[in-house]
Amino acid sequence: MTKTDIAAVLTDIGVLLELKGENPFKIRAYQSGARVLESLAEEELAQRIAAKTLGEVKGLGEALVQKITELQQTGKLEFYEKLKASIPPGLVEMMSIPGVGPKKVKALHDQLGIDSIPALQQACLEGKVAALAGFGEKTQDKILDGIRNREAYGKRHLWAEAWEAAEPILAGLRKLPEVQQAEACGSLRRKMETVGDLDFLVATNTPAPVVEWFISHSNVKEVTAQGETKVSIRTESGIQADLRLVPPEQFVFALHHFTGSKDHNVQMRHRALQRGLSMSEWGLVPAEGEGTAKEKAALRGPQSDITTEAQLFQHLGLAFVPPELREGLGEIEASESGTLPRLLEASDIRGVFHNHTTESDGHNTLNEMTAAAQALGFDYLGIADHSKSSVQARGLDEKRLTAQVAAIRDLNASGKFTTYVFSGTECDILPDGRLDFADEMLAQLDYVVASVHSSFKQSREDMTQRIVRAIENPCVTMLGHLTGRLLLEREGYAVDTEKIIDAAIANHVIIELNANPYRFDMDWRHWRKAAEKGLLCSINPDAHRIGQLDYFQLGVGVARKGWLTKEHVVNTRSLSEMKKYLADKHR
DNA sequence: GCCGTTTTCGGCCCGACTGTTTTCAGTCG
Repeated sequence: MTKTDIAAVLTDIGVLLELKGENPFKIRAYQSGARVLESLAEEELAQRIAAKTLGEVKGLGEALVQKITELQQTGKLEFYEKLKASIPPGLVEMMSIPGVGPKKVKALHDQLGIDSIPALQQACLEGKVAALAGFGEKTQDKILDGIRNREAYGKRHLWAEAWEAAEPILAGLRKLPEVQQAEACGSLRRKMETVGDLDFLVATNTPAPVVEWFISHSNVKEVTAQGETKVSIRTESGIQADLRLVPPEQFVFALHHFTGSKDHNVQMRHRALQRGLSMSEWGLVPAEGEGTAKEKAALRGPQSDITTEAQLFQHLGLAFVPPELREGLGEIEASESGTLPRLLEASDIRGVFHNHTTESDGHNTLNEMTAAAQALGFDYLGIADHSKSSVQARGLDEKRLTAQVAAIRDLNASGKFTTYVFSGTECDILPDGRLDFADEMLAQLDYVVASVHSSFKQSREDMTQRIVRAIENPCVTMLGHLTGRLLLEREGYAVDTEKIIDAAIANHVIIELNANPYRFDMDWRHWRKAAEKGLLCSINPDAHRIGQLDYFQLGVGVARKGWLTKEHVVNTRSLSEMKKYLADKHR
């Protein structure tokens, strides 16, 4: 079993223990064990198990080490199998209903014998649920509503879609005279590839009119919670949005708190406690003594010495951690030791490869794409239309591609644009790993993006071998969308990412970070280690129309999440450096 | 179940809101 599989089992055990009504701290131990495991390298896990040093990892004690070892060596865990068998599978599913947690599920199961969502719906309709102690009419109605809208409410949203919904709300909040500062927090600010709900934060001394504006916003379908410091709504499109209102002097603490992630916050609070401080959205206050952090923050008055996130980190002996890195994956350690990377910026990008024109399935011509690239200030633009096997995308054959090479050469010679155009191809990797064009054809091009567009169902081994074979072809410059995933729509094909990364490094092949918001592929979670090993990244918009060239900005956000710096990304290089790189590579 | 310059027991991050209670448990983030 891989570490990801094992971590999934540990997480599942946590859920099942919750349903059993187990000690919450034991549950947390499984959850944090899963997280810790995910953060280990695959080889490190195997090495530590072999050397019996897994227990030295913080968060993994005797019991977890035993269970992880059993899973890694046998692929099974008796404890887990027994636990699973003792709990009806429908109970876990019931927890996906908003407002229904482990305690309510347990009560419903123990007292009414309910073990599935349909049974729960039936019991609600018969009024049996409202009659239970601790339940009532409102709870029953909320459960029914939650079941009816389960799909829409449980859905995550692409980052780009979430931003589209958030942007006008944020702009509206910032225009209100009562609002001193406003920010969108949460996974949106951390640039996660998908976003569950929107978290807005405002600094204000007069919350009432701000709340009024927020709940009367034209897109609001219903108000799901309303208090003095927090309001929740659901928009017409089904996105949930929370608004938090805090006094201006607490804005920075709340900003950090609601940006998260949860893991990052847990580590930060732990660090604060080591320094005798209690940290919350209300402030940073001495941990000892009576009263909550909120009360102490109020007693102490405005904490004017901390007004920015940088100062907040500094107060805990840390350098500022950019929001994209706050995932609890080692950013605090790096911040403490002064080894945080200087992250890539959108302004570092000098040009983009992997773009399509009307020759294949793009919507704009070569001229239009080049004009748009010039308008964006790019020094160069790479054209990479599909190859002949991608019939559905009107892929180019040798004749049309040769004509395109000539057209691009003429365009560059014409002096019509200051943006230089590189001619390339997005060449299909055939099922056996050969490329769609012969080497003689590929040698006519400035560069080659190799991508998989067919036979997605191959085994992990076959797919890995197929891609490695393509990488070993000296004509290949970079690998396109590594897994072929479409976020929230289609899982990527099975592939051994670490092997692909190693092969790419060994053969001096770049891996693209496809910046299409449905792809963001290769996933940000792989980039940090891959780049440390020497992998070069290219941020590619995969633009099929001029407006999509702008996707490179989304790609920069993802690259930042992957700890990438300017040096790790090939298309931060100048035109002359880029020409030299391609010439050297394909000499 | 994990952890320890509070070290082998007794803690474990913290707060808001809702609904059902009448002082709080459950859920959520």
